[in-house]
Amino acid sequence: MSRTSLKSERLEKLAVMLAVQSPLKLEVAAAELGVSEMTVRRDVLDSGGRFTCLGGHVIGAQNDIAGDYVLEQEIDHHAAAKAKACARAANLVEDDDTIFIDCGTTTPHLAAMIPQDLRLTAVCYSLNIADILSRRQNTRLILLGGLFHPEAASFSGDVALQELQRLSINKAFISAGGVDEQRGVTCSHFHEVPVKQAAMARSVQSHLVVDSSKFDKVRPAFFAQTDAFVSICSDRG
Amino acid sequence: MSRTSLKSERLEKLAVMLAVQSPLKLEVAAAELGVSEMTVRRDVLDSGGRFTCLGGHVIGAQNDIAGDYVLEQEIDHHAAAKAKACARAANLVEDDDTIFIDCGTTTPHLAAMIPQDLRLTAVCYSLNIADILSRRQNTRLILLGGLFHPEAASFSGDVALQELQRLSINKAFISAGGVDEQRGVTCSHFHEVPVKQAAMARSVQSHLVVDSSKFDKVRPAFFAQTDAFVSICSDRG
DNA sequence: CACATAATGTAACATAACAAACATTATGTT
DNA sequence: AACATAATGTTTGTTATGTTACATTATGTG
Repeated sequence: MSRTSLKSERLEKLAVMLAVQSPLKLEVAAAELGVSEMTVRRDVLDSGGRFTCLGGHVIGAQNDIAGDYVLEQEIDHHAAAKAKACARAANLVEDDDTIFIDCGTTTPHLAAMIPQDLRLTAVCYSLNIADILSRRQNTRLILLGGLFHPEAASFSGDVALQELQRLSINKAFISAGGVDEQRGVTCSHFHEVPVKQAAMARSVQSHLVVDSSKFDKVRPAFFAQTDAFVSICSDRG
Repeated sequence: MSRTSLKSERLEKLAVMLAVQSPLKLEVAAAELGVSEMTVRRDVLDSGGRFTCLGGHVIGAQNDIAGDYVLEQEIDHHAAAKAKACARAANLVEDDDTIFIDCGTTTPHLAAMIPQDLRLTAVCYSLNIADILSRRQNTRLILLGGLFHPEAASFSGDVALQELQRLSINKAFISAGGVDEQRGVTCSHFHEVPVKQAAMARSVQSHLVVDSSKFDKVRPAFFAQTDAFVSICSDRG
């Protein structure tokens, strides 16, 4: 149907406009798209959660709107543990630190929790972390680029590793999918291994940031022994 | 003052709560923080743009590349022209192309307009473009990393240039702040110059993507002559 | 201890957002 | 061409947001 394509075309345009300016006035969006405000509202309603209308503005989807209730609670439950672990990690960050933040679903909490007034240099290699850090006022952000891996929203490449060699890091905050006393610390994506190892090698201190559900789990990609970390930041002591 | 520290303490809590759930109901935030809604509003107002109140909710700061109002209107006004220019540019993209997309406020339109079914390799060096491209199914994304520049949401660094040397690009889509017959093609940020030039050098074709408001304008950073481009994609022919 | 000042709470009002119902226009089909 | 259906526009009224002003409480100071 050509109508449907018109609608999705408008949603694309909306995405573009929001990338430039968000929140975006409903009135402005309507004028820009050449339709009425009501139509924009209906488009947003039919966007499957990509966008939201709030206070006469359109904003990009946020982290609450995830579909059904069961999963939502599950997510929230893990999120609480992750947030707790990250709160401890965030306490370790000091003024004028150079920090490395790993990718994954845990570390975004950390990136968001670091006090805004701290003056930092922050190194990362994933899109969502970079997004959070880029909004900080007093932070110099360095993103290790390369080939994008959608599974973890992270990048990989040997130039990124080269760049790491030239950086000196105070504290590296590393996440993991599995932590086991004998089998060591593991994750799910092999391309992350060289980056994690290089970051740890370049860092004075390495801190493991994991919620307790990861304990006694083993993932395919091994990258460090547990004693390589100065501390383990978790929801439990 | 202990009062001020209480306020910033609440702002930190807000940040944590928003990391878990956003948008967050003003009513919920007030209850959670043990203060009135009015106080939460005032906190948000005094957060220096970290947070925003919208429709009775608190949301985290969003992208607003164009800080002040004057510029904001400028962007909105030109958005249609930019979209038109980008529509023409998007037509040039073919299956299995390797494309380079420049940073700025114009090129996000292009990134969003490229048909989703095209199989591509896309190279970019700015956060907002990467964000848009990362959502494509059939596209291999390469982000040139480095030091982040908030003004243009772009990255710079010599490793990024090294990475570019190893890539062969079909079509480079370059944007500019000024296009002048005699003075050539110019932009506002000097750190973008080496990247633009390297991308053009590595590309079979270079296309200039600008709306007509840029014609006969001159910006401080020169990076190419007009004849370096195969075509100029603009809202006017 | 009283005073000044800052922070927070409360109430009320103007305004604009949201949703429903209906009117209108476009699209597709026989 | 006429019909059915989908998409969009317009209007309206209820609602609740956001603001203003003022009251109240806390904090710091001489």
